[in-house]
Amino acid sequence: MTPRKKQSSAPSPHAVSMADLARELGVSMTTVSRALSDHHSIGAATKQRVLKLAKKLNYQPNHLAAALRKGQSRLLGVVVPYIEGKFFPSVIQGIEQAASKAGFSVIVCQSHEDVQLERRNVETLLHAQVAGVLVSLARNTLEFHHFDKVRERGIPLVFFDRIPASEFVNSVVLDDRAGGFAATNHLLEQGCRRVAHLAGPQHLNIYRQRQQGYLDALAAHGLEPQQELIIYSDMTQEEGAQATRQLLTLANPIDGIFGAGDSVILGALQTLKGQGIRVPRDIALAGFSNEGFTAITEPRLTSVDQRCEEMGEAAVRLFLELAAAPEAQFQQRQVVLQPELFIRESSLQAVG
Amino acid sequence: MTPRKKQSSAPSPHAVSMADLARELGVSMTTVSRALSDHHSIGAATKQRVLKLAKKLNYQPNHLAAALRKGQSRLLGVVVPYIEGKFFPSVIQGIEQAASKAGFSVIVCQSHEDVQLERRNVETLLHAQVAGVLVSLARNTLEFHHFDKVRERGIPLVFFDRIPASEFVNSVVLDDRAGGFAATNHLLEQGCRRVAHLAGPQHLNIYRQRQQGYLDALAAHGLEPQQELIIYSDMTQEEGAQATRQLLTLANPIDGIFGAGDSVILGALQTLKGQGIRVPRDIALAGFSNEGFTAITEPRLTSVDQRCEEMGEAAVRLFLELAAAPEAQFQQRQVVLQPELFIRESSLQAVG
DNA sequence: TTGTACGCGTTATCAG
DNA sequence: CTGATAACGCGTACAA
Repeated sequence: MTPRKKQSSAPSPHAVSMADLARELGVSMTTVSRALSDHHSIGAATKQRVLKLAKKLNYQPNHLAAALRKGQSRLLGVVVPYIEGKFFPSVIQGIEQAASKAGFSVIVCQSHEDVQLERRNVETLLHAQVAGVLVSLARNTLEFHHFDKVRERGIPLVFFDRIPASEFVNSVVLDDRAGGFAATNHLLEQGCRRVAHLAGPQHLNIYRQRQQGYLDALAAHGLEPQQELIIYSDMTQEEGAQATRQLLTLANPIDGIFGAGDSVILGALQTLKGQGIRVPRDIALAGFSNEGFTAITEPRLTSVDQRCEEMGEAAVRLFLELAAAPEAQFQQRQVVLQPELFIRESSLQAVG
Repeated sequence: MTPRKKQSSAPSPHAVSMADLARELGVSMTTVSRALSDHHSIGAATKQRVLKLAKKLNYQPNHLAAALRKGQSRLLGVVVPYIEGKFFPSVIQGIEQAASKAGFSVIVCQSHEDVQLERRNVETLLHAQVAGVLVSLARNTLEFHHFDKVRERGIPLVFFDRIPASEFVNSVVLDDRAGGFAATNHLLEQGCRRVAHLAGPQHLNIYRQRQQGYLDALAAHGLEPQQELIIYSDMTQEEGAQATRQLLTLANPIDGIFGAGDSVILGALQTLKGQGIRVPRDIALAGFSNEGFTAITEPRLTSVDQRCEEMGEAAVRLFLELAAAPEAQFQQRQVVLQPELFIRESSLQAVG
């Protein structure tokens, strides 16, 4: 009815702005802004007055407005394939902590292993005006044009774990090759002579590297790699079971399996037990990811830990560096973390 | 060097705004705005021209500015205790899908079971100017003043799963009591006569309800509840093991255990197997949450499924209703979902 | 149907 | 050290 009528002292129901503080104190908005952002040229007394009133009126800064003005928000966008299991939640945990320390909030989107959704996620994040984008690729992402927009806008872009194949990007990865080596080497040191490998999709860097580590270990022990011992799949539990059945038909029997994931090894374990084959005595097992369930199975599963939290932290650190030096983002910068092998009963040959 | 010099036609490197489109087309910003938001009073021809140029110049709407203008963003804030395990990821999945359908993006924050962090999360979300807040409480949240600010700002607030004890709030919950009943009743029907209960912290609604369901089932079978059969803990695997050891010392032996969570039952299972007690023949087991690992253990664990995705969807629906009718948010509105019992070997008495 | 002008809450620039 | 003023990009009464 009387839209223009100035409410004298009753604060507007939603939100109290810098203007309100300024009016109340009889100073300018500039002064208020400076007091709140701890600018150097501000009287100590004035500053205190402002801060006090701000607390009293429960002033909440409108970050949207600040972001609009500065063309930069304090939001960090993260795109991951999924958040089930142990790996991604833990990485996100690392991201959140490091981001929070630097004053950033985190938005998480899931691509559900679908490029289409990944594309939309990137759009969403750009719409939200994020200050940076952290991505782990969907399984079927083979083309990367949807990330061009991010770069074009000058927004720092960091890939982690699953990174583009042959692109000039900034990234944080685990030394998957070293992990594959450690696991396979361990099996060989336990006395295995014919170790099979349940490999993942080879267009993903991580699975290529894990296989490479497997091959390295064989070579280090003077063994020839054999076609029939390497089985490719999407590494589900089901596929692990199937692959294992296939391996059991070989004339020359195997005595160890290194899987590029834990689920695939879980499938293997269940199949072996179902057939009365003893683990690790007959066939020893080692997986990758150190999932929670590796400590539940019987026997418990040996697995490679991926330093999840560290990866998240490293990704944020890299983002912060890129944000500080905008022109640096066209460089290729790669952080490599060292994995750690967790040895459990599935791979330990009884002593004596 | 020449900061004020107007670049004639070269678009500014970052972002192309409505003003750019308007200038290029020789129309006003209003027209552009209307064309883009599909306003009714806009010439079809003009609209096409605008849309075409927008696509050509790769115009990206600045949602921040829109949000600032309208005092409302299209962001939905979610606070959960953690994202490990199955439950919360699945709920979030449900939230994301429903939110996306309604044109909202989702920010997820973890409280890590810490009220302090939960408080900060709420602040963060308010700073991000979210349009709504969806919360599942931290384990040690006993006071709820940090949510007052949300209400004061007129932002829809929906609790799910772990909700405040005696507060007038809008919420989505599972019928935990029915779940507790179903699981316990099933054990009793399988022939158990002395069923113990591994209970959770009673200040959390969900665990109170599950215990209530346990008691209901006992009563339905004409059994008296007994103090010594109910053991309270935080329901970790470790505590499940410990509680089980304690139960095994009872003079009058038990023949079944219903746990308010799956981890606690996992601990029980391992302890029982370690002591050579057969499951389910000697003692039958049933848990709650239908975690992934319930299908891995030997025997596999009977458990109550929580309809995670549905819960997420329901929470978003409730949010949308509140957003549509702002005055309704002080009502108490509760959506209750029905659980489903997944029966596996841990509770099945061999026939004959 | 289209255009003008203002304000959302903040910060940067410049002048005092 | 402080204040006035102009943006940031968008939506919307109001006028044409």
